[in-house]
Amino acid sequence: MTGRRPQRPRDPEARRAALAAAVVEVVAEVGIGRTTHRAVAARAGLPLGATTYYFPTLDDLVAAGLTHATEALRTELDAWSARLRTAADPAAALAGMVAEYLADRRRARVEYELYVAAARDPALRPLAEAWLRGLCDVLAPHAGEAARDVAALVDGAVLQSLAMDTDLDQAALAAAIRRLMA
Amino acid sequence: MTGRRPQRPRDPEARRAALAAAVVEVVAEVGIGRTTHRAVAARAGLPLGATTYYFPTLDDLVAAGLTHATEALRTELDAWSARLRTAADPAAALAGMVAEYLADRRRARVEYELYVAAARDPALRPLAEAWLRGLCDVLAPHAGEAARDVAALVDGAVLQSLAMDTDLDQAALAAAIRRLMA
DNA sequence: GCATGACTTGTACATTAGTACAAGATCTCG
DNA sequence: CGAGATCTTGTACTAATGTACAAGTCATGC
Repeated sequence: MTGRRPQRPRDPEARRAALAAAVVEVVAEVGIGRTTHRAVAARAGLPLGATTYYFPTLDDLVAAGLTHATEALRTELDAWSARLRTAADPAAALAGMVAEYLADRRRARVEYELYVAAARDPALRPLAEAWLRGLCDVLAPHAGEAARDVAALVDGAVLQSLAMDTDLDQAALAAAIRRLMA
Repeated sequence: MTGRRPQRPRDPEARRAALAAAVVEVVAEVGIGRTTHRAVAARAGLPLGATTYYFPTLDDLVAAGLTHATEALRTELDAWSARLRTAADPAAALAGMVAEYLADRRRARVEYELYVAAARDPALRPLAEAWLRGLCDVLAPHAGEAARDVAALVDGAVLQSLAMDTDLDQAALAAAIRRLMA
């Protein structure tokens, strides 16, 4: 019947990217620990062999996905930085952006998967550090010494909101940020 | 050769507890997603069949372990509560206890595994809520309205410390807590 | 004593997993 | 054009996994 699928045009970079993006989706759905070659391949619409061709091992594949997610966040952080520069009320602006970030819960979960995985696997630590350092850098101009505290507060608030599946209390978060920055 | 292992004395409750405790160990090591019947059984020093005899499915087994961990934390929270009542400087006392809690990183990881898993699986949400509510209840007498903010700060600080594998900056945390409680 | 049920232990089985690889197809470059 | 590298696709193989279950052992109530 339907024989072998005709070959698609070659595009190695696109495949790498598609696989990395698929990893993010799968991780958001089932977590890092249950992410498999096959689930990623299916999500990317690619044959199983593509995963191992581009990434020698499953850990490499997952790491590529997490790197992809962290890079996306990096550009989002730049946007935060720009918006904070012109904000009349930085605390409120930050709380608002956190709420926006949290609106896509699937995506947000991935970053916390990464945090927890980094606690166990040193290889993932640089990725987690990149995100945290990026956040602190964004906060530093407005929070000064308190940047790390604000970062912890934000991470904790997001994590709790994700875990309980409750909406973020934006006003309360803004107020708390303000107190830390004072 | 060595035939069948002689039967050990019966003690269903002890087995349930041993399995739950073993789950906590395994989760701390490999994460919830990579926790298996066999790893738990090996850790508990029990045959594979014991896991499915006492817990119909793997999810039940893992849930029992997480419940076990959460209950242990519950009693630790009571101790926190008592110590806070007589503390001259509640913020410093709290930061100290958080640092102590974080000293056993293996154990601490499990709670954050739970958080992240609860974000995906509603069945685990009550467990995560129990921990968060317990923490807030402990904080409420000293932090009042700010209890939730302090809880978020603490959770964020612990998570970041776990992820980066860095020591908790106890003094900075105490100062931040103080600012939130003011 | 002995039958019934609860518990223990080992093993079996189907499924899914990671990874390797063969066979084409397409590209590059002389 | 043609050889060799690169890429695509499907399949194969072994190990590990969740779960079921048979067989044996112990307790408990008649």
